[in-house]
Amino acid sequence: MDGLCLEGFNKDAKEMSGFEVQQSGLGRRERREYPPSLALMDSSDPRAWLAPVQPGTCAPHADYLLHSPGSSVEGVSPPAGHLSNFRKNSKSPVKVRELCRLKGSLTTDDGRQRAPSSETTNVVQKKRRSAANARERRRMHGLNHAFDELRSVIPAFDNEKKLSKYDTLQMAQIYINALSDLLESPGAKVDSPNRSLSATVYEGDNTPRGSPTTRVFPTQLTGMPFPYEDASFASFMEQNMQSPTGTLKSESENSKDTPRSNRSDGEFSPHSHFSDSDETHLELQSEDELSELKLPPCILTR
DNA sequence: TAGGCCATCTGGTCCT
DNA sequence: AGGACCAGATGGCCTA
Repeated sequence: MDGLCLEGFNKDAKEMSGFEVQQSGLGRRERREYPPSLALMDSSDPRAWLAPVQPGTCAPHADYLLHSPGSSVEGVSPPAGHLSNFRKNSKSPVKVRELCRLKGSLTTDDGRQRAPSSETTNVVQKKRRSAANARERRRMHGLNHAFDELRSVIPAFDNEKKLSKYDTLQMAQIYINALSDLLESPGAKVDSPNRSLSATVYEGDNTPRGSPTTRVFPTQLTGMPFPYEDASFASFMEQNMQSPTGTLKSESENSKDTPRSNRSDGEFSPHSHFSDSDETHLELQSEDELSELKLPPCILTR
């Protein structure tokens, strides 16, 4: 019995770490695998762009998932130092053995059905709940891991402070827009479809003047190339990130702008019944508003 | 101390 | 039936 359950458990852990299936909604219903070189070109469905996580990409995380509370093998703690948000005071860690007992609780040792009493029904319900909690915990850990990976590929500031989830999504959106504009801009060329980006830029401002130079600058923190002067993307983001949390833009700076919600989830915003993307669209709909944002030309052309 | 952010629990819904 | 996904509730931690 334990063997069976552990097998299921290990399968879950592998799925979460991306070793066998893609960690996405697509992976659940339709499992496709692409060679890494084709991962971004195989389908018009963006979900299909998700390449399988390379084995070893984040061993500590896979390790963490294997040892996370609720899915942990008895007596094993998560790796020290990884995932700082790991709760040391996790309320109700569910042991693998408990999950196994849960599955087997309505069958006798020889596999026959056992008539459930009200007491065993309660116990079973509790254990089902515990199992569901453990699954939910693992799911959220997977989601957080995805956020960590996203944080690692977008340019960050020098702040030691980790970007919030909301800020991470906003940064990613801006960064993607900037990169796609670079790709569309005249003279832009792509060295490799997946990894590095190179574009023709001009000295000083963005006005064509003299001979164009092709340069790729590593960003300060992430190693992700960005074809602007070293810190200019970070400063551009810093200037233009409309972070209502103030983590990327100070409160005083925010106060100069139109009043916004001080909540990162957008609640109480004038357009709170719209999705974030709808709100963004509404906020940026006029050219006047766009020009007020001091965006570089590549963004303003959108 | 209030507010922001987060992890976790929980019940509901949908899908396989 | 079981699992994934979602959103609301709750409580802890951290910072201004």
